[in-house]
Amino acid sequence: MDNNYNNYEPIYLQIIRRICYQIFRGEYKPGDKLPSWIDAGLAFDVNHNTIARVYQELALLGIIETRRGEGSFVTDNQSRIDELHDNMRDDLISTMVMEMTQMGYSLDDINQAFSRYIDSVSEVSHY
Amino acid sequence: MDNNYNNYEPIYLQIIRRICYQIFRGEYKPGDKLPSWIDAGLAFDVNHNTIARVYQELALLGIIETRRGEGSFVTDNQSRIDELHDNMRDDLISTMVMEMTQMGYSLDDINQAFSRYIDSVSEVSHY
Amino acid sequence: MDNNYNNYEPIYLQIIRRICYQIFRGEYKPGDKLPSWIDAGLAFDVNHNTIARVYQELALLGIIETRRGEGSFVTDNQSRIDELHDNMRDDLISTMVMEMTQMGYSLDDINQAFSRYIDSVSEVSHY
Amino acid sequence: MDNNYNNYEPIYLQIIRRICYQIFRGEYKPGDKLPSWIDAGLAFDVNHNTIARVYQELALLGIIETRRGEGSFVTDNQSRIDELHDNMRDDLISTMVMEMTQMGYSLDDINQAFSRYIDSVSEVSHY
DNA sequence: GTGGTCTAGACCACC
DNA sequence: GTGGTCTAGACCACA
Repeated sequence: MDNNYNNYEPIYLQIIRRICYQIFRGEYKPGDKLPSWIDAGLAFDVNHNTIARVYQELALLGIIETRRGEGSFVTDNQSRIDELHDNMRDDLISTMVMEMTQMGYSLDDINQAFSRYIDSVSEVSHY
Repeated sequence: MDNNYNNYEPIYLQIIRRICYQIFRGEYKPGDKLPSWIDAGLAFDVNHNTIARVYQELALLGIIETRRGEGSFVTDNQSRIDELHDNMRDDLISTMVMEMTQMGYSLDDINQAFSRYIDSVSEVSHY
Repeated sequence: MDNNYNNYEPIYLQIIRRICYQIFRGEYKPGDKLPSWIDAGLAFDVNHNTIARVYQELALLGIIETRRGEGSFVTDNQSRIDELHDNMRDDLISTMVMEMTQMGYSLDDINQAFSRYIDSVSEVSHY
Repeated sequence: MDNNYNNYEPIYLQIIRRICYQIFRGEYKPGDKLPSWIDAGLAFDVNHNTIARVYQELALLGIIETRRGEGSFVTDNQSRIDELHDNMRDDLISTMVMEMTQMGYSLDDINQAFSRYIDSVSEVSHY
């Protein structure tokens, strides 16, 4: 696992996002048990208390459930996962568009810049 | 001016971005004098020391110049402004795409989601 | 049976209360045999060791008796049951009043709020 | 300040309630600055990190606002305070009634027991 | 000086 | 062995 953390954002938020993404990508499926605090701490190279906070917030988001003495588990509620997935996606897009609008770009400008970027990335991935 | 600051990002960074955007949008033109620390502090509803830090970082970015005893001025170097403008735009797009990729979306998915969003926003703005 | 447990209180305490209430309500009568650890574990959807602890504490309260090799039985001592019943009732009331007092409510306030609540519930139950 | 903590409930929850009650009682008024982590830690006789958690949850409840580098303040939103006050009061009452119902008491029984309790307390306070 | 994060380590309750 | 709380102390970013 790649444990390079961005300095401008608290580590626990970065870990939260990573775990969400793992769930979104299906690496953890509904009902799966997550690693214990200790194990996750080792895997993410942080103190177990940091994991405690991460799991607490993930439980608050409703994407995991935590059962005393048993462990933490991905929620069985697939629709909650999908909802979060969609929300995060939409947030990313709308935030980007909003920022670019405030920068002075028109929707057309944004569209073009985005298409150019997608094209350039697609090309690369063809090799 | 809307002075609601996001809690998860240092205020000074948020102000830096706002001022950059004002310059990008042409509200401040090359050579224009920026408000004093005091005035900007009032306008942004923050301590003037925070503005001091903001101006310092903006100077470091090369988008403003601070002259002792005179004040702070938008750089005359339009190409530097354009360069920053482009960098910020590209960062926004590439960050968004990278995040969505990690969420498990393919380039196609991203493209579609983006198009849908642009369409929905365009519609609204027609009324 | 409704097996949703409150996260802020140990499950075994919640089960203890439920079983006490069943006895108070007469669903289990003095002398009745309680389900085995295994069966109760299935019914309450918890590990049978948790039931073991529950029965142990209930025995300590004197509301059940556990006889090795035979099982657990509701006490024959009806007055002990009544005593517990009264104690729990009084605890509930006095705790509530104490908390509300600390919130700044006078006895009159509490009385009114309580009456309003009882009235609103009574109305509903008439339909 | 009385710093006897109940063993059956996490200290931070007990402190949360105490501070809420102080606000409800008007000891802290809207806009008032709360003590710093350090000072509150000394006052409540706990580590400052425990206070950090307390303030975080109070902020989440919307009853206080926390400003980086400045401090924590009681919300200006009096209606939010009132709302919480009412909710907590109603929760106390409805929980009590619900529990007593599950114990097998009728609404009438509850009403009588409550009246008796109020009467006994009122008498005492007359001396 | 304030809030915010993180660590290291301890102890406990629960399962 | 797991989650949950708490401590003590450190460092940083912010105002």
